[in-house]
Amino acid sequence: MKERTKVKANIFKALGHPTRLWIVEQLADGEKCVCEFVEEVNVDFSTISKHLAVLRHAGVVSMDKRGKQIFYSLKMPCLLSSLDCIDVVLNNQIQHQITLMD
Amino acid sequence: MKERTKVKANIFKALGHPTRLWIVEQLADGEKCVCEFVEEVNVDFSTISKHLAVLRHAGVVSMDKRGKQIFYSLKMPCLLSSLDCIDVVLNNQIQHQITLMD
DNA sequence: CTTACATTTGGTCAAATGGCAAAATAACCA
DNA sequence: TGGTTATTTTGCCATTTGACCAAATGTAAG
Repeated sequence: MKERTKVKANIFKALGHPTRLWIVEQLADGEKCVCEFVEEVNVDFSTISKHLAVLRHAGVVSMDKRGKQIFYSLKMPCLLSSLDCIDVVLNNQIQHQITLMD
Repeated sequence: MKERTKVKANIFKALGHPTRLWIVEQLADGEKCVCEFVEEVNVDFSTISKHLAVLRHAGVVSMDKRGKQIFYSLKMPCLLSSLDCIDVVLNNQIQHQITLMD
C-alpha cells in the first residue's frame, strides 16, 4: 500500500463528516471566521473547533489569526470540483429513478 | 444542514480509508473481480468484502455477479479527477518544502 | 454433494464524536 | 498596569461507530 494513498485517504476521511463538509462548502467563497460557523450550526463551539482541527491536520484548510478572531480558508480549492462532479452524478441518479417510475 | 451534504459526506467517508481508496484506484482502468483484490492485499477476505460493501452503499461502486465471481466497477468515475487534483496539491506542497530547504 | 468464490454475522479492540469545563490568547478599558 | 471580556482551543469523559479476524452462511458450477 503506497504512502501517498494513505495521505489521500486521510483527506477524504476529513471530508467524510456532514459538519466538516458543510464547513468546506462554506469556504468556497473565501475565508471565514470561526464565529460565523458557530452562529449557523447548533453545536458547541468546541465541536466546531475540533472539526476545524481535523480539516487542518489533513491539510484541507489553513488558519490565519487576526486580532481576536481566527479565519479559515481552503487550501485545496480543487476539491470543490469534486463536489460538483458528485452533484452531477447524484442528479443523474435521481433523474434515473424518476424515469423508472414513469 | 442539507440532506445533500450528508449524502456527499458519506461518499467521502467511504473513500476515507486506505484500503478502500486503493480499491477505487484499482478500478480506474475498469472492472475487477473481488478475487483480484484479495490476492494483492494481506488482510482477511472478509475485510475486503466489508470494504466493498461500504463503497457499494455509498454509491461509489456497483457489483455485477457473473458465474461464481463478482465484478466491481466505478459508478462515479469523475472521482478519479479529484484524486488527480489532490495529487497536484500534494506535489506542490512537497516542492514547496524542498524550496524551503534550499 | 463437493468445491470455489463472496458475503454476513459475532465478538473484541481501537478510534471518532460531542458536550462541558477549564485554559490560552488577544483586545479593551479604567 | 491590572482586570475584564471575547474568541478559540484543549482535556476529560461517556457513547457511538468502525476495523479486523474467525466462523458460519449463501450461491453457482462441476
